[in-house]
Amino acid sequence: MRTGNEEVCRVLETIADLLEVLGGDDARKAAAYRRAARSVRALDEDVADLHEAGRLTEIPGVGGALARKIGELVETGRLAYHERLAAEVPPGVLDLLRLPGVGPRTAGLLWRRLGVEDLEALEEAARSGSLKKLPGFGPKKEAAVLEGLAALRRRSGRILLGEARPVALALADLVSAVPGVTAVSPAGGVRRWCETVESIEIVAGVEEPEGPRGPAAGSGPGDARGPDAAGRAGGPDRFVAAHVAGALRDLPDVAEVLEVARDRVRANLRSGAGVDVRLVPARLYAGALRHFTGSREHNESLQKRAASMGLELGPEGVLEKGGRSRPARSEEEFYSELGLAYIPPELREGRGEVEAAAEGRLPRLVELSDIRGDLHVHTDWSDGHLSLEGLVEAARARGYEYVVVSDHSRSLAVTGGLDEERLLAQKDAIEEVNRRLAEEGQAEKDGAGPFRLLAGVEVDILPDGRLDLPDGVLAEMDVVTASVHTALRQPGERMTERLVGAAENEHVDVIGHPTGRLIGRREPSALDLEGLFEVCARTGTLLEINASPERLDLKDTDARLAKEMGCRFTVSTDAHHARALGDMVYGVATARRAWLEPGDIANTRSLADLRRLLR
DNA sequence: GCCGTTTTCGGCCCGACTGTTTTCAGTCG
Repeated sequence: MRTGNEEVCRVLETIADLLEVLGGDDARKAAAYRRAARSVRALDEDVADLHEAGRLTEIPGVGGALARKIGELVETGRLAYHERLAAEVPPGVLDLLRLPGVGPRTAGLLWRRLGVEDLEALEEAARSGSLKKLPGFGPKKEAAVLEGLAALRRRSGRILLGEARPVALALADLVSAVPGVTAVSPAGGVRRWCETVESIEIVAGVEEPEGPRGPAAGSGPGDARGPDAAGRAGGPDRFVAAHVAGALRDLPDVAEVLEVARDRVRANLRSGAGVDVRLVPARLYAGALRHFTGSREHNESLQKRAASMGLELGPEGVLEKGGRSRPARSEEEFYSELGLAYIPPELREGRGEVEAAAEGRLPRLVELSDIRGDLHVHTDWSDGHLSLEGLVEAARARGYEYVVVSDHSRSLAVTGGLDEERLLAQKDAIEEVNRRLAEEGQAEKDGAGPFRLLAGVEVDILPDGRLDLPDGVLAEMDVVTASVHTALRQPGERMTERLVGAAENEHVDVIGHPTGRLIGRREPSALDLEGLFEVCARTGTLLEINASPERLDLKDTDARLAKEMGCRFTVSTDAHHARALGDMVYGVATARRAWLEPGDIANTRSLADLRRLLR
């Protein structure tokens, strides 16, 4: 299997970390590795294809030496230089970097001066007081380390949806190729689009065995019966396998598929997450998929509902009456038998959806196809990798009618943020692109409506609450998103004032990634969210649901509360390269989990309607 | 380690915050 772009990025970044942990070397060398990793991540082409074509050095930040190393990685799946460096540092030292406030230099210091080789040793050092004696350390850092360790423990074992979902889909693909498999789907948290999941679950339906041979029953935990016992105990009504690996091994052609699946999981998941593949007789597929999709709370609600109707929910997820099972042919049929409207997976959390389905007041959830444009995208005018023209091409390929160019403002110097002058120059450039698009459109007389770039900006909300650009300039822009990027740890009162102040500014249309969280890595800012929602509902300022799977900010439950308080939303990707425009699915899923309908979301509107709303 | 040229080496997207210092190093965005 060829080494993918993401794997190359990870190795380059690890090398950068190792170089800095080891110290001594020029820090700029590490920076060069990081820069190359960023470039590779922004690529739309396969790095392996570029290598074959001898075009690796066309990647910004990749010269001769890095091209050779990437080539070695792509061809052999390993990199000797990486392995040499890794051998010099205990593997647990890199884990220290997962703590906020601990960078590679600190990790190196902890290791060399205190002999700290992993997170446990660091905790020991903090508790024993030896940490404080290190130069540059004091009581506050000691407390921060302990808090960081506690936070890490709280979320250990969970994987980001953005990481889990692609792997789940690839696994489902593999399983679907197994002879006899009639249907496959991810289940569990992945199917509900939970922001993080504990494990990846796949449910597959298999043609039922003829006679005593064929797919054997499973023997994993949860189903200790052997094949014969299963046959006698319940025959076709029982799971082929409640725990999957066992049954998979027994099916013809499956061992090989499983091996590939394991490889794929190993290559793509940073943490050792559990993967469950569940094979069930084809006729029980719908019931099993339903059973393994809903949260415990959702399934308990269904159980109660069934009981109130004199029905029982059997262990296979089918309804039973008087011991007679009635397997549903589809999930729709299952819910219908309970007198319920079909409940989409994203709502199956036990948050009132069963009651709503019974009363016919489930929302008409927003869908990806409702989205007509992306309102938050970066270009190479600041820290994005897309040119204006490249953005147009990528957005049209997704069927969008418009996209808002919203680069950073000047105070975010690291991103090359735009000052007043450059922002207005960019606006001219955007108008030029639009003029050309209009001419082309007329020349081609194509049926598709005209595509438009809109001129926007992601203006920074400064630590003192002021905006990073004067009102006069903001008034010139089509869409103004205001976001916090610095001093995210101010006290809640101060943070709330900053955001409320921005929401009250008449030129601000959207509050970008309102809480500033990075899932699993950075806690949301201390913030009076309800206070902010009140102001947004009153002023009509839109709240962003940032679709990046690392943010999903606002998150589902917060967005649902905001909707109840009368707020409207945008769902946007914050993309910095073309591929990230595809993150829209995660934003839409989060909006669905928040019970949002198309009317709640500004970028489901036509351009004319959007302009009316913003005015 | 890259890049651009000054064609063979010197500069490399910047600035603020934090906790620790009393002049700064590291982290972060």
